Amino acid sequence: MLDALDVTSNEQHDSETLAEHVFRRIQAAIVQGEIPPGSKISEPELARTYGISRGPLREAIHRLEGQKLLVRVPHVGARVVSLSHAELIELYEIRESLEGMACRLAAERMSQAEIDELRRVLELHEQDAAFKAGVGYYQQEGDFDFHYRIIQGSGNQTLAKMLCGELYQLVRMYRLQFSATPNRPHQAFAEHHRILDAIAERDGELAELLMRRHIGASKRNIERHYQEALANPSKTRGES
Amino acid sequence: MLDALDVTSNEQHDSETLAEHVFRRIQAAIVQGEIPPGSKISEPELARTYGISRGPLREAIHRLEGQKLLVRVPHVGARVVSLSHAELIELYEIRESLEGMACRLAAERMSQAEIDELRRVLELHEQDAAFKAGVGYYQQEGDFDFHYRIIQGSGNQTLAKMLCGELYQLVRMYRLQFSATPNRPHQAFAEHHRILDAIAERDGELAELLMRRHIGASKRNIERHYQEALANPSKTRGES
DNA sequence: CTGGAGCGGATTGTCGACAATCTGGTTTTT
DNA sequence: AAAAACCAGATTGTCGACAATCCGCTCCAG
Repeated sequence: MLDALDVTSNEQHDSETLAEHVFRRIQAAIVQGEIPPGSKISEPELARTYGISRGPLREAIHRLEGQKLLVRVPHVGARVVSLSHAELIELYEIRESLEGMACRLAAERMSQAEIDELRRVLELHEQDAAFKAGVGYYQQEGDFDFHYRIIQGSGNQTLAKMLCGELYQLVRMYRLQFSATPNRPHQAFAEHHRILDAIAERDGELAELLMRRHIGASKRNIERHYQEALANPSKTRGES
Repeated sequence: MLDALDVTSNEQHDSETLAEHVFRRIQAAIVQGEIPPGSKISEPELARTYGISRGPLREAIHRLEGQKLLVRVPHVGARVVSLSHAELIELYEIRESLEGMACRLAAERMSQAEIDELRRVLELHEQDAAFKAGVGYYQQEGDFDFHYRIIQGSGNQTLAKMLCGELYQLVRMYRLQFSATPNRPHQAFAEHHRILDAIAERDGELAELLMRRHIGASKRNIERHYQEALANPSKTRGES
C-alpha cells in the first residue's frame, strides 16, 4: 500500500470530471511554484493551456480558492496566494492547536499496526534524509508525510478533511519554500522521533505537547528566515 | 427586534454579482432549515426559483460546498449536509481547540473598548434571554454573537476567516437546531459571563480553559439530545 | 509638464444549448 | 418468479457566445 504515490498528480481516472482533472493540475503547479505566488490567473489563457472551456476551469478556480491557494476579487480575477509574514505565522498557530489535538487523539486511538507503519515511514525518511545530506527534509506527500499520517490516525474525520484535504496543499507549498534551512531537517527529524515515541507509549498529553513544540519550532524557523531576508534582500531560496 | 434578521438575504449591493447574491440566499435558507438537511438540490429547479441561469447557481453551490453546507458527488448532484452524531461531535472537538485558542489570544490582545462592547453584548443577551424566558438562548448573528466577537478579538485574521467565514454558518445551523434545550440557555449565559470576566482580567490561560469547558458542555448537551432522540423517536422539534 | 476625462481592448460574469452520465422502471431471459 | 439487461427521462457536465465591467492608454485642458 506504499506503491501508489503520485495518484494526485497525473494519470487521470478517465471517468473523472474535467474540472477535477484541471483542478489537480493547477494545484500541483501552484504548490510546486511553477505558477509563482502573487501572479495573476487569466481564465482565457489557462483555458487554452489545458485545452478546456472556461466552465470547468472556473469550477477548478473556485475549488482552489476554497483551498486558499488562490484569492479572487469580483470583476478583477484570481491571483495565486502570497501569504504575508503575519498570515503565515497565524497559519502555524492554527496548526499548533489543531495538530496538537490530532496528535493527542492519535496517541490514544491509533492501532498498533498504524504506529508500526508510522515508524517505518520515519525510518524511510531517515534513509532519505541521510541520502540528501541535510538539504531539505524530504517532504513527501500524503501517506509518506509524518504529519499527514498522524492526523489521519487521530480518528477525527472532520479534522482530517480540514487539515489533509483543504489546508494541506497550502502548508505543503510553504514547507517546500522554507525547507532549505541547513540545520532544520535534522532537528525536525529528531522531533518527529520523539513524538512517535510518545505516541507509542500512549502518552497523549506528552504527544500533544511535543507536537505543539515541533510546530512552534518550525514557526520560529520561518520567522528567522523572514528576518534574514529583511536584512539581506537576496532571497528566494539561495542557490549560491 | 427580530425583523432585522434577514439582512443577508435581500436588498442592497446592486453592484454585487448574481452568484454572490444567490449564494447568500441559499445559505440563509439552509441555515434556517427552509431547505431541510439531507434534501437534494436540483440545479434546474433552484435556477428557476431564483430566476437565474445555472452558471451563477453552480458557483453558489460550489461556495456552499466550501462552507460544508452542501455535499456534492460527481454526476449525481448536491445535497444539504446532514451531520451524523459522530461528525457533529468531531466539529465540536475542533471548536474546542480553535475557540479555546482564540479565547486565550482575545484575553491577551483585545482592547479595553472591545471588552466593554463585549460586555454590552452580553447584557443585551441577558435582557433578551429574560424576555424569551428560557426558550432558546437568543442566537444572534455576527457582531451580536458572543463567540463571533471573541474570535474577532483574537487578532488572528486567518483563524477568524476560518471560524467566522467558513464554519460559522454550519455551526449556527446546528446551534439553531439544538437551542430548544430547557435549562441550557441559562447555563450557557453564566458560562459566557465567566469567560468575559477572565478576559477582562487578562487571564488568557483561564479564559481558554473556560471556553473549552463551555464548548464541551454544549457538546455534552448535544450528546444528551441524541440519546433522548434515540430512545424516543419524535424528534426534529416541530414539523417533519 | 501635469492632471483628469474619455476611449479601446481585454477580462470576467452570464446565458442558453448540447453532450455525457445517472436513476428508476420496464422488459427479457434463465 | 427473480435477476439481469435495457430503455426513457431527467440531471449534471461542458461548450461557445454575448453582455457588463475593469484596466491602461491617449488626448486634451490648464
